[in-house]
Amino acid sequence: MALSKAEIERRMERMARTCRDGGLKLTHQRMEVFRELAGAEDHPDAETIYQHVRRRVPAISRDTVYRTLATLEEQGLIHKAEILSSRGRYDANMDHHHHFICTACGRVHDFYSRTLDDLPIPRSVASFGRVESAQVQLRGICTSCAKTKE
Amino acid sequence: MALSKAEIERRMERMARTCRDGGLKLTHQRMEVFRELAGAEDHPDAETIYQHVRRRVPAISRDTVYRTLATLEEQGLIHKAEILSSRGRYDANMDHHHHFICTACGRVHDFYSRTLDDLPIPRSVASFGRVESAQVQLRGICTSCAKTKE
DNA sequence: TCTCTAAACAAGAATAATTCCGATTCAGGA
DNA sequence: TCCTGAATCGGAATTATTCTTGTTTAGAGA
Repeated sequence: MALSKAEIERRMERMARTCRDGGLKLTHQRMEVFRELAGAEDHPDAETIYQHVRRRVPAISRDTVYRTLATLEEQGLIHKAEILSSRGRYDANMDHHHHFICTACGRVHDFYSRTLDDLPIPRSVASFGRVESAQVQLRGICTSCAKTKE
Repeated sequence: MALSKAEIERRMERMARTCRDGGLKLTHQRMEVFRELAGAEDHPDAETIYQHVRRRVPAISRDTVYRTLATLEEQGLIHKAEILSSRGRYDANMDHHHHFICTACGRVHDFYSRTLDDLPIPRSVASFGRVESAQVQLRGICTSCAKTKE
C-alpha cells in the first residue's frame, strides 16, 4: 500500500511552506530529494535516494543529496533514523537496559526500568516478524550540555 | 561512581570462560580490549578503545581492536549500540512512531502505539538531562527473512 | 617442557560513506 | 531584467572500517 498522491502533495506543500518560512530556496534538486522521501515508505539511505533522484535530475551530485537531507532534517521535515554518530559505540553492560542519548554531545547514559523492560508490543507488529528485543531510546540534552549553552 | 574492581573481575572471568567454551584463544590483546570495556561506563567507540589499550599494549593494531569487538559481540559479551548499518536511513513520516528493525536484512518498519508514545520515564533519568523524545526500537527477524532461512 | 599448527595479530592498503572545496549556477527579491 | 547570496557540481579529502599478506603465538598433544 503505497502513499496516496494526495498525501504526497500535502507533504510537498508543507515542505514548500517550511522552506519559504525559513528563507530557504526552493530549488529543483531540493524538491526532488524531498519528493523521493515523501513517497517512500522504506527508509532509504542517501545513496538509494541519490540513485532514484538521478533518474529525474541526471546532473545532481551526491553532495547535494547529503546536504539536502541534512537541511531537511534541520527543518524538521524528515527524520534520520538509527544513527547516533558515525561511530559504533560499545558497552559491556549486558543487563537489560535503556539509553538516554544527548543530542548535543552524543554521550550515552544507561538506565534501568522494570516497566520499560516489559513493554506492551502492539499486535500489529507481529505481521512484520518475530520480535527478539525491545529497547527504549530517549533523546534530549544532558545536564552538562544544558549548562554550557546558557 | 566507577565500577568496582570486583565487578570488573567478575566480567573478566565470564569473558575467559566464554572464550574457552567457544574455543577462542585468550590472547593478551583480546583480554585487554575486553578489560577496557569492562571498566568503562561511557560507551566508548573503537578508536577510543584503541587509544586506551595502546597505552598498555603499544603494538596493538586498530584492526585487532575492530576484530576483537566484533568477536566479543558475537559471543554476547558486549553490545554494539545505536548502529543499524553503516548508512543513515531517512524517513519523511513525522508522526510519532516506533521502529521494528530486522537484524538480518536491515529493513525498518514503522509502527504506531498510543501506549508507547507516552512511556513512563523513570525519575532517575532526570539527573541525566531533559528528555525531548522517546522512541521504542524493536529488533528481530522479519517474516521474509525468516522464510528464506528455513 | 618442546613442537606444531590453526588462530590471531600487525601494518598498511583498500573500501565505503560522508564531507569539504573551489568554481559555477540560479532562485527570488529589487 | 539584474543582482547577489544561497545552492549546486564534481572531484578531492576525510573518516570509520575491513581486507590482505606475512608473522606471531596460544594452547593442544607428544
